[in-house]
Amino acid sequence: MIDKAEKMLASRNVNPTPTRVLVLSCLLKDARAQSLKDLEVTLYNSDRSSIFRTLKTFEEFKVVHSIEDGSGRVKYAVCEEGCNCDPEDLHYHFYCTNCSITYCLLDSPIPTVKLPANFKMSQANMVIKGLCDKCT
Amino acid sequence: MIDKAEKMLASRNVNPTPTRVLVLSCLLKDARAQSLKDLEVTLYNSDRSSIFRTLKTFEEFKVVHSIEDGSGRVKYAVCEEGCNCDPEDLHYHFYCTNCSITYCLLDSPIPTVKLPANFKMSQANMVIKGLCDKCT
DNA sequence: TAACCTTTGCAATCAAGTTGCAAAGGTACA
DNA sequence: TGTACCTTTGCAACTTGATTGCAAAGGTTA
Ligand SMILES: [Mn+2]
Ligand SMILES: [Mn+2]
Ligand SMILES: [Zn+2]
Ligand SMILES: [Zn+2]
Repeated sequence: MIDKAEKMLASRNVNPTPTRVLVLSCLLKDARAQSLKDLEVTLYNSDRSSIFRTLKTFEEFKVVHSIEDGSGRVKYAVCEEGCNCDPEDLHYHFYCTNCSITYCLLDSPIPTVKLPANFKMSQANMVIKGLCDKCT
Repeated sequence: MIDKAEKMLASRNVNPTPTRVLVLSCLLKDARAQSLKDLEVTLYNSDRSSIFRTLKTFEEFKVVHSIEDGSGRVKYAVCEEGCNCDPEDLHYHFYCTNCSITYCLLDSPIPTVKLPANFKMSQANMVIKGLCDKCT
């Protein structure tokens, strides 16, 4: 995972500092989207603000995308190869109201929604809520 | 608006106290979704916590629905007649990243998304972001 | 009037996110 | 090797939206 993380950072032109490699490895390790708090717990040797700034950097360089799932904690998930976070790269997310896990539904790209005249879409945050397979 | 508010509260079995009628009138008056802070400013004679609890009550009784638009402030908009906030009653929302206004796209019901096996949907929060007509 | 339930105002608290600042690391070059 | 310079990190403080405990105010009923 360390290896994959380093390669990914290189391909996105992000300086691969130890903290960054750790955070990205952590995100790569688990399929689920993780919050700042989640990462803080796992990477207890790193400071919250460092992880926070790392995530901001990752977002800026399209290493990860963020999901506002309504839990009160923004979650982060690794972007797919070639993702540019443009509308055509986006997908739905699923938030389990029981276990609070947020999943990327990579097989469900978001559709084109008809907007009122002169409205321009540039991003989206699509979250479906309910119970996941483990909680049904 | 006061009249409409009172009728709506009656139809949803919510005790029409002065504060509640005021809050609902305020929400009915403007098409845009409003945050607790927005309402606090308009209804400067009412206390924040009273407005807050009013909104919670409204949500519980399907008088309003809430939208997490990623602005850090939950917005509230009046439910349509007959709305039960079930998946088939939901619609997309549009958040303008320039003026921070959130619009209900009432003409855009949300589609059925294919979920992984044994995932059950019960709610959704779908937000499209970009520039509204005034900000384009 | 007394008992009782609901609603409201006020102050305090919580939690997530964010920032200023100085120390630590690294690199380039005289 | 020493110094200037830029980046990254840790720590502590702060900001802000949301939420809650509690007592006072309103209303209803017996
Ligand atoms: Mn995702
Ligand atoms: Mn709406
Ligand atoms: Zn679950
Ligand atoms: Zn706008």
